[in-house]
Amino acid sequence: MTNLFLMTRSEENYIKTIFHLGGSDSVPVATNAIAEQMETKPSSVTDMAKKLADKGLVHYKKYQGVSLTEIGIKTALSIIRKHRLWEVFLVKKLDFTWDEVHEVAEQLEHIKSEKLIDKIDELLDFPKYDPHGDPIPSKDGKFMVRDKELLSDLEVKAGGVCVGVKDTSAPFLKFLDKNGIALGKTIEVLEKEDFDQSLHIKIDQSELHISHQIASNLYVKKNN
Amino acid sequence: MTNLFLMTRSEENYIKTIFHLGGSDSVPVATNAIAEQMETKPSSVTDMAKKLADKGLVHYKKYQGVSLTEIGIKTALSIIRKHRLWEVFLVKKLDFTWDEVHEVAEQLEHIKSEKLIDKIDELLDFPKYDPHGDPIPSKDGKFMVRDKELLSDLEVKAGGVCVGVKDTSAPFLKFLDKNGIALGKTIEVLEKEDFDQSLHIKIDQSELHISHQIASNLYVKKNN
DNA sequence: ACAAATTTTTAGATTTGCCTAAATTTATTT
DNA sequence: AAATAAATTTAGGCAAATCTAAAAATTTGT
Repeated sequence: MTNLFLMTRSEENYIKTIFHLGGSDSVPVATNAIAEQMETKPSSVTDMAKKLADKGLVHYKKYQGVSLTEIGIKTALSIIRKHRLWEVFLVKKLDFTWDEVHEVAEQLEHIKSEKLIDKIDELLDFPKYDPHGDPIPSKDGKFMVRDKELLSDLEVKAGGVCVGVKDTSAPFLKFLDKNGIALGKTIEVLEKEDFDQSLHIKIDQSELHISHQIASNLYVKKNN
Repeated sequence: MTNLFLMTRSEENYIKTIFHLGGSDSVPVATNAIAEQMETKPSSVTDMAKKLADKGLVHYKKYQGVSLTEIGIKTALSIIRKHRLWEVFLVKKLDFTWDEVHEVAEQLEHIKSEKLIDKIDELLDFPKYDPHGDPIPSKDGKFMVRDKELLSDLEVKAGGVCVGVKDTSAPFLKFLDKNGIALGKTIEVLEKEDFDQSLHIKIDQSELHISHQIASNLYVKKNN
């Protein structure tokens, strides 16, 4: 019966991290993994795990890792919904670039006002995906997982539309910008280099050579 | 040389409160006054006063009250700027009513991103006043104090335009809404009741009887 | 001016969220 | 199946922001 409105920022960040590490599938997430992801110490994670368990947000048994309860999952989705809607807002309404949005959205996602986020949703015309191609959960926590695959997994001659990125770090996103790679662009694999798995691709009109590292962080939706 | 970006939410709230209580004019504000305004205890205020003094944001001498330094004033204005711009955003872009904005703006004012607030400012077309008629400081901390007076101070037959409210509480604002009183409306004093200082006023086309309590919380700009 | 009232500060706790270092449990090797 | 390694928890502490209760300074009233 935990009121989601009284969660601290720190609690919300833990819930979000556990969700992202897969703790929603009742597959528990390791203390160490959470600590690493959050750049904190395992002992701090243990402390928080106990607190969140008391509040009914996670399942926690000593030495067995942490997974989200149903309420925990709902909470996580609500935070992620806010994060991604704010990202869309920043890009669409305030002309932020997609490498600038994350840091600010990390703050905005903790603003407590149901009306606020619903109105932002409406202002943006109920977007389904954020600027990195990740799906935005609806108010009731549902979202579509779009079928997509890594560009690095396509065969030669295959192609599709760029629909998302795996790495969302600023350097990577800036690289993409600089090379004209963006969501919605059409990509075709012209050639794969066996030696280092680098790719020769066609993007819109121009051609480009990209490393495996790049290709394995780009999602495409294959055409038929 | 305090970096404004590393202020805690609590520190920002103290600075803002001291500003509103008049501590910018080197007239010190009493510990108790701050405590009452912030619904906290005087001893907590003392603690914070010391901390803010260490950071160079306030002048503080034991038993002598607190006033803002120049840096403190700049900080206060920057927070107030954010608060008021967010209020305009909520009303103009998200259809919040003027009694709903304060609580959410209290949260949004603490978001740390210079680019964000500048873009919001731009999106709103650089507004000069917030939804309650209070001036919005510019980026460099300047703002116009509009000349205005309390409706309760006007003589009979005098009139003007409603430009602001003193009390910004939700009940008061809802009362105004219900009675068709809003910023920009033309008001004329038809009659003053000596007994209880209540007023008979004309607002746009209709007539209305309001108590002194109401009139003394409404600002008007007298017409020449 | 001096006693009483008020205001303000100090001292000592509490809570949250984090830390380090040591102990414990679980997992991996050989 | 020990022994070793790795992961996790416990214990004890720290800083921020608050509180209560008691002490100290200031202000007020007569």
